[in-house]
Amino acid sequence: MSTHPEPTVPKTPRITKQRSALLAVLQEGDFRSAQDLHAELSQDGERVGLATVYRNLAKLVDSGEVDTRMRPDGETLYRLCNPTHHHHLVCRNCGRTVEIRSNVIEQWAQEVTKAQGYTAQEHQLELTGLCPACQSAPPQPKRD
Amino acid sequence: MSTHPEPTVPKTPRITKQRSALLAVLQEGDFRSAQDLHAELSQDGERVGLATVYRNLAKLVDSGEVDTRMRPDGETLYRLCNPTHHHHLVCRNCGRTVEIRSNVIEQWAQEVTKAQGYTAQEHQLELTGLCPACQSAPPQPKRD
DNA sequence: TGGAGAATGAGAGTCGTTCTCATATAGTGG
DNA sequence: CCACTATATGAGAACGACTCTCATTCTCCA
Repeated sequence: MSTHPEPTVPKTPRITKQRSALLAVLQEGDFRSAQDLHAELSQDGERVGLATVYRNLAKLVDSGEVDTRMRPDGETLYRLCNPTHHHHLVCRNCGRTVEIRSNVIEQWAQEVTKAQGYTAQEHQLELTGLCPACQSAPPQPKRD
Repeated sequence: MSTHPEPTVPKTPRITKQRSALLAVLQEGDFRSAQDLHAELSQDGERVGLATVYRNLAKLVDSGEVDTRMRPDGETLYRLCNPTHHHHLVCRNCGRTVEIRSNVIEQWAQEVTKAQGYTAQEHQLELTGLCPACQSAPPQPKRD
């Protein structure tokens, strides 16, 4: 919308109660939606507007402190950036998640990208399947 | 919502002009949003409601005839199921896309999944980077 | 302590997607 | 070939996630 050379990050970022509260909730570690985070803040007695949650999350994502992932229904999930890059193996029935780390992928991604002349490579990979527990259970018609 | 034993797929699926038109447009092969598909249909002189496009896409996805992918902004893209599984390397500046095929990934995914006891493995991988043309150009546009 | 400008909150607005329901239509039995 | 019934459709309302606006509050620094 704006054609201004307006910097996304202001000159002097400020520490506010709201941002601290949001970061505190984020510390818990799971991937959660902005709406969920907002709900948790309210539950904790913190009065933080939804817009503020979104704004701060956007800034945190922008500065690389927070990671995002997307649910099949389009809702965005946020989580504090894990120090070590990894991927997820998610059970499509119950949602149970296993973290996957492999430099096989990292190297492969780097090579392939380079081979095409692309730089600044990033990638997002998600594995889905049925976890051991759900293989015997009936395939529930679920959301996600 | 309904507590009826109502099947998602009705007893007798019917072939309608609208569905045929949608399938025809889908034949073109690219990943496109429902809105785009609807626009193309209108442009072709086909009078198909937006809701109908969504409904038919949902059915096609359900029956496995159509594949989906998601843009960072949450919009869903649809495409006829490709016979050959592959991934994409997308320029995050101009959107230029290269198809990537590699059994390195396929095998790795299979192994990792199996090692965790998961079955029915699927995965989604997207590589992003800056294409050769955009590496010298200013990182202008956003919004994907 | 005072001031400048960043941050916030409440609510309106945007946009993709789904739902509702009256109407049109495909496919079947007569 | 026609009537009938369940399915499909269209238009618009509704919905949910997310963003924007703008008046007000608050942080930080001198």
